Amino acid sequence: MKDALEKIGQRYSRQREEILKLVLSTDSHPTADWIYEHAREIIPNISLGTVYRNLNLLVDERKINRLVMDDGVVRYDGNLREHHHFICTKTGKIIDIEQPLAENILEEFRKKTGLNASSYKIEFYGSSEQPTQ
Amino acid sequence: MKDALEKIGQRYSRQREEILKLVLSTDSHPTADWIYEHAREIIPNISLGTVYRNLNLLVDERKINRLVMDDGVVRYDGNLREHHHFICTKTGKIIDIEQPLAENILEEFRKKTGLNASSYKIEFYGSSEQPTQ
DNA sequence: TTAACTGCAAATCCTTTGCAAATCA
DNA sequence: TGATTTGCAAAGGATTTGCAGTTAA
Repeated sequence: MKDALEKIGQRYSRQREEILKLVLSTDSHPTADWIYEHAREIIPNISLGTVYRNLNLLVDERKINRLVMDDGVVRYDGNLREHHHFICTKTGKIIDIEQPLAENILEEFRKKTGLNASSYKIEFYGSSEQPTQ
Repeated sequence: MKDALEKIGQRYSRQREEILKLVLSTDSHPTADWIYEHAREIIPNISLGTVYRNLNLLVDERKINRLVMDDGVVRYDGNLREHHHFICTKTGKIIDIEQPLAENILEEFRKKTGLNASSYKIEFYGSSEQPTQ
């Protein structure tokens, strides 16, 4: 498994490997605290500081993404493919949307505003629950 | 001016009026601290707690909007018209974009994903500075 | 061997809260 | 007058940091 990890940081650490594995293992967009609690099941004396330091490093080296939600909660996302998010307004659940949408929006933006946007982000909100029938 | 304010909260307060005026007076998407510093120029003994309490009230009563930026900084926006944001990746400056863009994106979203989104948010990123000529 | 990394605890930053005093209605 | 709002200071929650010990290379 050490070999499957491309080089991250200056050298290998078990803590870093475990933290990355955890973020990659789920599509639940976990918080630092969730990652800490789960990492502790495998490395019981891992510290929260180490979790934060490694999450920052993994974000800096673009192995994972940091999301800041509208409620201020910070979450981490192991899905590096380009995608949008659907945020359920009832449960807070975040669903990855990998379908391409509004494909020429950057061009439309530049044309209409004259500003030079190079990237964009779209979030959708609504209820993911089916109405009772 | 007391009359120009629709009813906000249970009763009038000078602190609340000043805080709302400040947020409405600028398109700079100020932080709580900026609002505090500027409110102090008019009401020198206003407290930061009062600023936070009133900003929360104004957001709850939909007189202003709260923005949470990707760097975690919380900002306030007095522009209640529907608009997008362009965030300059060099200066951090946030520019309101009032042009309609991707107008049928919700329909496209529902059609492609089957999920029932009722709203969405788009942010654009890039440099707002002109290349030197 | 030694620089990177860790655990721990303290520090920091931003925001909220409890309380007694002030104030709007 | 009485309930809302305030100023102040303390508390809270999330994240960062300093440091001495540990570990990968």
